[in-house]
Amino acid sequence: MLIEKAIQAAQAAGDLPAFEMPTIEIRPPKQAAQGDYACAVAMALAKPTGKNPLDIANAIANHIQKPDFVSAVEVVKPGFINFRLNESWLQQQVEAIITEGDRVFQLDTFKGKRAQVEFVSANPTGPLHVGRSRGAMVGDTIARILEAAGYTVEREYYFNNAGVQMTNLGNSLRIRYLEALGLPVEVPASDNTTFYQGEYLKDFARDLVAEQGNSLVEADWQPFKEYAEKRMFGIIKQTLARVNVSHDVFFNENSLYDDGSVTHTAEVLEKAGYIYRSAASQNPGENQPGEHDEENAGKGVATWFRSTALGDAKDRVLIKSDGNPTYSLPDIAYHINKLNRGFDLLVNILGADHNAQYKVVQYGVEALGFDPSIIHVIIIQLVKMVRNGKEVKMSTRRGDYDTLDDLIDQTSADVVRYMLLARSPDSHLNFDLDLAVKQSNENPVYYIHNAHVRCAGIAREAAKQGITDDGADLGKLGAAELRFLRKALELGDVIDSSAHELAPHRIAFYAHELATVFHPIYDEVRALQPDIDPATQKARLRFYRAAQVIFKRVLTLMGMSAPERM
RNA sequence: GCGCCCAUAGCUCAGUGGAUAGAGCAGCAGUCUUCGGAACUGAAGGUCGGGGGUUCGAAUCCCUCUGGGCGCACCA
Repeated sequence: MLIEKAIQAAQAAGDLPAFEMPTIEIRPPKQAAQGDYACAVAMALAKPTGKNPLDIANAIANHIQKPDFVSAVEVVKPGFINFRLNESWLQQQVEAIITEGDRVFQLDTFKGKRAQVEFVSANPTGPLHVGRSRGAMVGDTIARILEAAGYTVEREYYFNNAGVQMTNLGNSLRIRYLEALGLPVEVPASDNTTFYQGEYLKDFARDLVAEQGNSLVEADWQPFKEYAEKRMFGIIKQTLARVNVSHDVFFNENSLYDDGSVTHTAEVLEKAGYIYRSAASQNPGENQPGEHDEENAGKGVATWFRSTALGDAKDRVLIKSDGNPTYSLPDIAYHINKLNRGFDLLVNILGADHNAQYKVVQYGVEALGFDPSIIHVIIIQLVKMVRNGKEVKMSTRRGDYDTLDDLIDQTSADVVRYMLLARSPDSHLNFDLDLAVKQSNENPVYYIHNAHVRCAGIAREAAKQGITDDGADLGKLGAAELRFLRKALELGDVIDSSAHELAPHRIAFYAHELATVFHPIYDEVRALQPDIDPATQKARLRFYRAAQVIFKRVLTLMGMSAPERM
C-alpha cells in the first residue's frame, strides 16, 4: 500500500514512467543490519521502465510518506528499499499485545467468510493409528489458522459405516463374542485379512456379554457391527480430544443414498453426456484391447464416467456391473453437497495413499458444472515411525500397530502435535520415537514450552515479592527486548501466509524461532534482581507479560497447552 | 509404463524469484552454582542429487536424467 502509493506519486511527478503495477512484497530481510522490512520491487521494475533499479528505488523512496511507525527508509545497493521500525512505537506494542490478550493477532483478512476443513475421516473400523493422525494435526491446525485469519470454520468428519470392512468388523466382534461366552469358535490366524485382531474387540465382546448375555448367539454380523461402530467412534473421539481435536459435523456417507443424492448425481452426469455403459474391454481409454477380457468375462455391464474428456488418464467406473456404486460416485455427490452449503473455502486433508482418488472427484465436480477452485486438497505424505534408527512397520488390520493413543501415552499430547505438525505436508515425515520419548533439550517442544514457563515463573515470583507492572514506562525497554518484539510482530504475517498457503508447519517453525530469540534475552534481561531500578523493573515485567501472551497464542494456534510450570 | 511427492550441513528438516542458502540435534571449544539449566556463547560443517534452459537475479520456475516414497481395482 505504502509503496504502491509512492510509485503512483512518483509517476504523477514524472519521476517514473507509466507501467502496470506489479505485485509488491514486503518482508523481513535475512540480516538484521538490512532493516526490519525490505522491498525488492525496484529490481522487478528495471525491465518495464528500462531504468537502473537503484534510481527507481530512490524515486520510490522519495515519494514514500513515512508513517509514524517507520523511523527510516533506506535505499541500498542493487535496489532494495529497507524500512526501519520506530523504536518507541515498538515499545508501545507491549501494551497493544497485553490488551488484545488471547486474541492477539486475530486478523480480519477473511472476515465474514466461511471455510470448512474435512479431516481424519477414518471409517470406524479401529482406533486411529499414527499414519492417520498426521492428517488430524494438520487439519485441525489449518482450521485454527484459518480462524485466526478471520474465517468462520467448520470441522467435518466424513465416514462410511457400510461396506465390506465394516462387515468384517461385525464378524470379528461376533467371533470374539462367542469366544467370550466360552463357546467353541475358531479364531482366524493373524494373517487373515478379513479378521481384525485388535485387543479392543475382546474388550467390546466382554462388555457385550455383560450387557446382553448370550442373547446374540444366533445373530449375524449386523448387531455386532452396530455395537462395534458405536464403541469405536467413542474411542476415536476420545483419542482426538486428547490432542485437542474435535469435529463440528460427522457426515455419514449413507445419508447421500438416503436423500437420493447419489442417484441424482449419476443422473445429472448422464444428462451432461459423461456417462456410458460397457464392459471394461470396450473402454475407449488407454486400456489395451483384450487386456481385461478374461477377468471381465461373464460380468455384466458397468456404468462409466468419461473422465478422459476432462483430461483424466482413463475413464472410471461409477457403478459396478453388480449394480453397486464404487466409492467415486458417493464421493462426488458428497463434494457437490459441500459445494452447495455455501462455503467460501473447502479444505480436504487426504493421505498420500489416496492421491489418485481426489482427482476423480475433481473431474466429477467439473463435469457437473461446478467451479472446483474453492476446493483445496492437501495431500499429506506418509509417516514413517523410526526407532533405534530403524523403521517400525505398521498395519491397521493386524494388532501390532502403534495407535495414536499409545503414542500419546508414551510421550505427550503436545509432543505428538508438534512432531506431526513441524514438517511441510509435502514432505515425508520420520517420526523419531526415541527423540519424542526423550524429555531433553533435543526435543523442541520443551524448548518452546520453557519460554512460556519462564514468563509465567517471573510473573509468579513478582507477585510473591509484591512487585507490580502497573504504569510501566516502556521507554525503559532496551535493544534485547526490541529484538523480541520485532520477532513477535511477525506473527501476523506468519498467520496470514500460513492461511493463504494452507501451510500450518510455518507456525511450528515460527514458534521455535521465537523461543530462540527469547531465551538469550531471558538470560540477559533480568527483571527481579535487587540492583535494578524500579522503573526498569516494571517495564521488564510488563515486557515478559506481553511475551507470555504471544507464546500462549502461538501454542494455542498449534493446539498445544501452555504450561506455567514444568 | 503412468500420476503425485521428495532429494539442501554427519542426522532430522526450513527456505512465499531477490542481498553472504538457514535452524535444531550430534560432534568440537567455552559460559553458568540460576526470577526453574529442559539455558546461553563461539568456531566448524554446503559444488542446494546430475545436466540443460528461462531471468537483471534460480535451492525456488521449465525440460531432462538419476535415486527414493506412495498410488495406479467393477476395494473403501
